[in-house]
Amino acid sequence: MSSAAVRDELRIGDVARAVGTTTRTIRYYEEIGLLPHGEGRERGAHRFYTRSDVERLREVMRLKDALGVSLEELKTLVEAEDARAALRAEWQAHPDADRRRPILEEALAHLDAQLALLRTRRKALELRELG
Amino acid sequence: MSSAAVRDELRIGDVARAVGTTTRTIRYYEEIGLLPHGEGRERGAHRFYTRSDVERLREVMRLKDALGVSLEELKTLVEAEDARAALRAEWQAHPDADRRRPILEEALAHLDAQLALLRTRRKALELRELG
DNA sequence: TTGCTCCTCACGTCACGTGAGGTGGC
DNA sequence: TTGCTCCTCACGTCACGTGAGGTGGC
Repeated sequence: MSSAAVRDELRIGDVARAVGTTTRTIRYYEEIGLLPHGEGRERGAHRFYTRSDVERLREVMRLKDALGVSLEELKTLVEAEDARAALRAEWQAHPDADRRRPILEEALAHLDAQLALLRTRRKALELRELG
Repeated sequence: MSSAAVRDELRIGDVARAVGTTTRTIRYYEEIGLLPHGEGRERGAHRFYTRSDVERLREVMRLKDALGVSLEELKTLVEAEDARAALRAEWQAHPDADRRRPILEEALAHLDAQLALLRTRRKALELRELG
């Protein structure tokens, strides 16, 4: 067993095979900012991934297929999702109502943005359905 | 009511709206030979369509979405389908077994080609599913 | 006549595919 | 050392989108 496998560090080819796509697609998603850039990787060095990276990519691709959304829209959707997760953590860390209120408001703003995008998308899908 | 409507001659915009696509897409499909070129249309003249053209386009788009196949593959699939329909008509016109045999053999060849493509396609879909 | 839809180039775009040429870890 | 997978350009491709500039039918 390789040391990479021991450290649960998958290589790009492993990830591609695991989610049923190509290495090019994964690099492209990283390039446009849909996947994280792998902080601190030296130029030319190999990319490494964890199992949770695989889960995340799988989820991203599932969303893409289900919604038929562009990668740019998908990106804003995923970013809003991440922002909400961060706010949720912050919320947990602050039991006092005064500090919770602004956190809640920001989270709701993200939700609104997501819902707006999804509503637009649903309308488009309904139009095709009726067509 | 327009004279075109009276003659059941739809214009490209009507067709696009009816099937939920754009005029550009319809022209593109014609360009690559996925839709017929409208025999005898003068250069620069308007394209006209019938309701059966709309049905055909709708079916083509349904197949494309369902199979997730490239337009080139879709084209061969549709062409084989048309060839089989023509052979079916020929079969009906010839009740004698001697003339029917070669017709049947040709039709089966088309079917084989279609099935081969669909099997390849299914394997690809299964791989994604397992991924 | 005014609008609208249509026409044909032709270049742009999105989401990757596909080599070329080279480096790095089992 | 040999293979395999990885890396970065960078150009190609597929399926259209998007003007530009012009013509044609209610």
